[in-house]
Amino acid sequence: MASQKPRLSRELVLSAALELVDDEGLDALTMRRLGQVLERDPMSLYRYAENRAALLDGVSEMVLNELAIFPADPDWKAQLRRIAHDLRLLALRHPNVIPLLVTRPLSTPLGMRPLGTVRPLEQILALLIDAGFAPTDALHVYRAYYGFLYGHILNELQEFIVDPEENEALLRLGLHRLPAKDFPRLRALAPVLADYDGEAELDQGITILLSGLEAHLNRAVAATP
Amino acid sequence: MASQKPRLSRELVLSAALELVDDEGLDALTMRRLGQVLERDPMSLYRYAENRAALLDGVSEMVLNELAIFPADPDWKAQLRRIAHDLRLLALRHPNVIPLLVTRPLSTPLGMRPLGTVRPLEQILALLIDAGFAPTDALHVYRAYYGFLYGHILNELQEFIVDPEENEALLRLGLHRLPAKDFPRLRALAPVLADYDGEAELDQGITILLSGLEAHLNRAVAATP
DNA sequence: ACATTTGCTCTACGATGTAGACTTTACGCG
DNA sequence: CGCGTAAAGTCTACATCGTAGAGCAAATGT
Repeated sequence: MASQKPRLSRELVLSAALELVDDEGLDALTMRRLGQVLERDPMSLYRYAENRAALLDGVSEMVLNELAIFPADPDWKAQLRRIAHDLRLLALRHPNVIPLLVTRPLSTPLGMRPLGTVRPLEQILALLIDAGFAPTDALHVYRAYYGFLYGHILNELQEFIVDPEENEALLRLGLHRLPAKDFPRLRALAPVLADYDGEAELDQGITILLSGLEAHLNRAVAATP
Repeated sequence: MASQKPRLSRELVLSAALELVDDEGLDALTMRRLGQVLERDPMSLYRYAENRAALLDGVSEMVLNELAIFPADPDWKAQLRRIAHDLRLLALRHPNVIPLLVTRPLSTPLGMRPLGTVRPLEQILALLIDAGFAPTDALHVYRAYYGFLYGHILNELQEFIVDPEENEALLRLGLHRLPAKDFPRLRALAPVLADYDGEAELDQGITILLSGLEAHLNRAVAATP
């Protein structure tokens, strides 16, 4: 017990919160529990986050900050591909935070979100606009890209919730509970479901998406000589 | 006050719950509040849902049941397109339920989800397999399709959270709060952000996706004569 | 050395989910 | 009809949660 209460700070609070969420899930993040982890009175936390909701926002912001984006990269396709893989890894590293990432924007207007969660949007717009997309098109491209990415991540995370101890596919996914009569195809696909390769699937999807987008770009450039 | 306490039932409870969520958001759905709406003691609800989590599951199941799927339709592309638009409308009708739809599967193994929420998966697999896709490919197609769909819905819902009274784009989205220095492109795109046409965007995306998938199908069929 | 800001704690309150024992109502069968 | 059993609904109670408000302690500026 060397630590003699080393003065709190926003970063300290948030990273303790993140650790708690990573280790024990979202529900474990209560003011009291977090206070206990930091060996402080729960009330002290309110210096660093207005309320619990703000704390959650802080956690998602902190996680999103792990994502590096280089808007100046001239090779926008490579950059988008790399970001996609990075975001995927980030999701696998912090699966319990994903619900926050996906859910909180639904109840917060763009302009009121923590800046850190809006920055990726701005940076990707910059990347695309610098690459030659008209601003409006850049926005459409961003939407297609992020939509696909988030969709993929949600898909993939749904398959890693059960402990990997169990390696019978039917059991691991709990598929044996489904009435065989009503869900024949699903049950038949158990083995395929079980060895889902998220990375490969993401990469293929990105390839298709990027080639589609590039075609779009070339068409646009050709139209405005 | 004609209603003389007409005997509870699961459907009654769930639809009251759904109404509450639609009208006042997820947080308004507490056992006590729901009991009050139904003019019953909160404890009576436990006859029809094991706990609050199960009640949430029931609500998402009920919402997903509004989605009609015809797995026997020979025109699988038309069917997938229609489902996509239907799901979008469903999301706009029940925006407060979407967090549930997206989030709960992340903490529930496939086989333990309410049957109603797994059925769409089974039915779309049926649709695709009957259309000629190999089961494994059907699964991949499903993932691409649903991933895209959910991604789009999340994207679109993020832009309807503010009251449509306000029609200055900068204000409506709260963009004026973003430092102009750090978010130039985003702010410049305010008007474009403001008149986002979700239906058109979805339809274009679906078109692209479907043509890609069809190409895939033709290739596969050609390979196995 | 003192005043003032800042960090932190204590106490308290209302709201929530739900366990367990109870009462009331509905229903089948003689 | 009546009566016993099961189902539906209620009551009370408790642990836990977020957070308001008043106060105490430590750091900081002058």
